[in-house]
Amino acid sequence: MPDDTLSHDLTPYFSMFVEVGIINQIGSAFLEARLPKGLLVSHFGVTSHLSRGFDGATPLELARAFQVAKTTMTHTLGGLEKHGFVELRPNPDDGRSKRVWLTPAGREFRDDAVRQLEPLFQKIAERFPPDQVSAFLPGVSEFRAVIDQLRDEEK
Amino acid sequence: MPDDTLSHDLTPYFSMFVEVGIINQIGSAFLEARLPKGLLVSHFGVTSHLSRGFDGATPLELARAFQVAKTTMTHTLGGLEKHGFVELRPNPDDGRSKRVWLTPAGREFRDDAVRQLEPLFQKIAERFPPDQVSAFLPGVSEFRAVIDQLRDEEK
DNA sequence: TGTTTATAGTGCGATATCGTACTAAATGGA
DNA sequence: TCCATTTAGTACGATATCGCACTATAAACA
Repeated sequence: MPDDTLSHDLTPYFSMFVEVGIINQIGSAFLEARLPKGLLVSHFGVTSHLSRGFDGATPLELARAFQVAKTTMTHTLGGLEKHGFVELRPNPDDGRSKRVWLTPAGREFRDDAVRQLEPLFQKIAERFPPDQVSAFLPGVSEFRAVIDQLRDEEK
Repeated sequence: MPDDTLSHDLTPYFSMFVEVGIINQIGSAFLEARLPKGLLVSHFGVTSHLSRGFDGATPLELARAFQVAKTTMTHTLGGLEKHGFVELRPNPDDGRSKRVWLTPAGREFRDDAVRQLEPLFQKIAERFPPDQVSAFLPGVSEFRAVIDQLRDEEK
């Protein structure tokens, strides 16, 4: 009997998803409390993603990156546009599509938010140093990559 | 200069929260796709929590456990009650409060959902074995505990 | 004991997110 | 080239979540 037909103890997956759910809630609350009124984690997430080498991404690419419905991304981008943080221009490669570009104001919004978080992260660092996070981060990333792949396969 | 005044590289925290956000989205989608129509991750989360030794918790305790607003928990419990999955009874120890009790139907809903997830988790196990999750899970839990504590201290 | 303050739960309005359905453009095949 | 199918984005309605305000009860305390 080959290894991969052995039954596994699946409880670690349950525990992992539970922990992740709580960390996500806490992290979102931390961030949102430090954003200007009316701006949300989703807005920060998009500007941050664009600023990290994905400027000019399409709305659909952004929706996939964050694993949200494309209608949700339309809504989020609308908010960012209203604040002047992104510009949507036609996609020259595809008439159905658009490309999202970060404005200077958008970059500033993102950088400000990062700065606002730093004191909190310093506090975390006193109790849970960053290299301890670095120790398990590759594993967590790999896990994310695997389930990301599986999700795509589920169509 | 003592260690804890040294400046740290905080990027692992950012990366961690980003990964956690995506894992949470994917995990929620996985679960929700396997729940009966009209029932959500929040409903599963509460029944699962109750069944794991917290039966009789108060709504506020549940809101804190999941880090959601107490009005959100009121809403979630309303849905569970409508489906007959929980019962809310007065809290004999506190006239302002209630206690939430899982019904047999609620326990079955939870167990069914777990069963529906098993094939998927087996698939994950083929590509990312559970003991690899177990390897970093304690670190992740500890991280969660630390930020949980910090959140409480933020008032 | 009476009064002030804090806490548990809910009603309500605002909005973020999602699923469905639609339009327009691209793609693939006859 | 024409038509069927797929894909990108959006409009719309449903609902999950949140913040604020309110009521009832408990706790603190003069």
